[in-house]
Amino acid sequence: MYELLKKNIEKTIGGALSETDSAAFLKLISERTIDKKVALTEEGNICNEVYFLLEGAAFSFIADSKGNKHVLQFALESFWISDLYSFFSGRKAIYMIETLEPCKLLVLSKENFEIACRTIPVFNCFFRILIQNAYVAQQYRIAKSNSEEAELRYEEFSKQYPHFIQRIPQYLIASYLGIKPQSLSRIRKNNVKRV
Amino acid sequence: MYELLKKNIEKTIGGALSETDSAAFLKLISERTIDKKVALTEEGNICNEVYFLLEGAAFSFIADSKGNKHVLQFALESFWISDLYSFFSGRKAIYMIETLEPCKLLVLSKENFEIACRTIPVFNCFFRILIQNAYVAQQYRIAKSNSEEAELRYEEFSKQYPHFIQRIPQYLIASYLGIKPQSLSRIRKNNVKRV
DNA sequence: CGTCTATTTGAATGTACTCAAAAGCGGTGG
DNA sequence: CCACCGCTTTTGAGTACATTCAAATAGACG
Repeated sequence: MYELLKKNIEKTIGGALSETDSAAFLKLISERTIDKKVALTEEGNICNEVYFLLEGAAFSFIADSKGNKHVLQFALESFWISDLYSFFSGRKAIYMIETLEPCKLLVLSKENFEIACRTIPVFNCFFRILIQNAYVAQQYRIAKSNSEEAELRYEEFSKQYPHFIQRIPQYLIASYLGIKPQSLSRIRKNNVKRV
Repeated sequence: MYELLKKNIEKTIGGALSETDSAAFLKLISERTIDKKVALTEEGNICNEVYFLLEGAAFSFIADSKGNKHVLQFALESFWISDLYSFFSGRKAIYMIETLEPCKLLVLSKENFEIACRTIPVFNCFFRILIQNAYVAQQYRIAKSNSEEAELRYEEFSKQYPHFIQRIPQYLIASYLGIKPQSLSRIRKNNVKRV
């Protein structure tokens, strides 16, 4: 079993993962190695995989009517990432996922996801909690983006995800925060002065 | 069985609900009638109930450091509403829920939620889909709020939720959209002119 | 009717945006 | 190894949208 994955699961379910369950799940996932700047999913296709990052960095985004990209999620080692809209609904993907660095990742197909949920009770539980947490985190993000100014949002972001700041280009962080790269640059400039 | 609830469940799971399951679930929920402008949950308490609205209207919000309220969700008949952060994590509520009209609602306690998930498979499935959908909708909201201007967001909102426009005070809709009531008033004024 | 709350309107301000250009940085090929 | 190219970040100036502060109007409710 992948140590990183095991830790992630045990942390999420708040308990130990048995050897049996571990082995059963292992049969359902596969490993994949990908270059940087490669699209894991394409807009318009159906996304029927979820990914767990063992190494590297990736992000998901949506393109608006004017062709601008808007970042939804970043992922580093030990993060799950997918277009859950497409994955769950079976409809065409509206989000895209792209690698930022060369990645080693685990792939769980929708088919195997459903097998896991059905045949390994602890995984049914695991995925429910995973999405519950994601939901809650997202709600918090909405609340913040409606209440705080960009500067505060950036400060919070950099406190909460210091690793992101170091490995992810600034223009993508700006997009995640809902501002333009120029604006983020100015915010950073002001912060440095003040410190 | 409550007709509204039955429809909601069947629509969500995409199939019929058996009499047995229906009856089993019915035992786990209770009905409650509440006046308007009453808090269903209080910040700081633990929220261990989810609500299904049979009648009336309610909304959830979070208060920021300056005491401003920021709306997260509206609910009318046939909507589920709760502070899922607190409900799932068991930690103190950071959101509050308040009624806008006199409400008749169904209450599912956390205890009974877990019983339902454990003993009625279809409800395990139902709640998973419910939160999946909520997650996906939220993600879309984030993408929109980062990409579109307030005017467009309001237009989309009023198309998607025409009932909300009619029954929910404007200052709360403004808050949901992440703008001030004055700004929404001006946006509406411009729209009228243009039509 | 009077009070309280919500909405509208005006004027001044501020934050983030656009457009434009320069500087910085990394990778590639000569 | 350095020159060049493309991409990212920074900086400047002017603009646009939403905010703040303030006050007037409109609605709801007892």
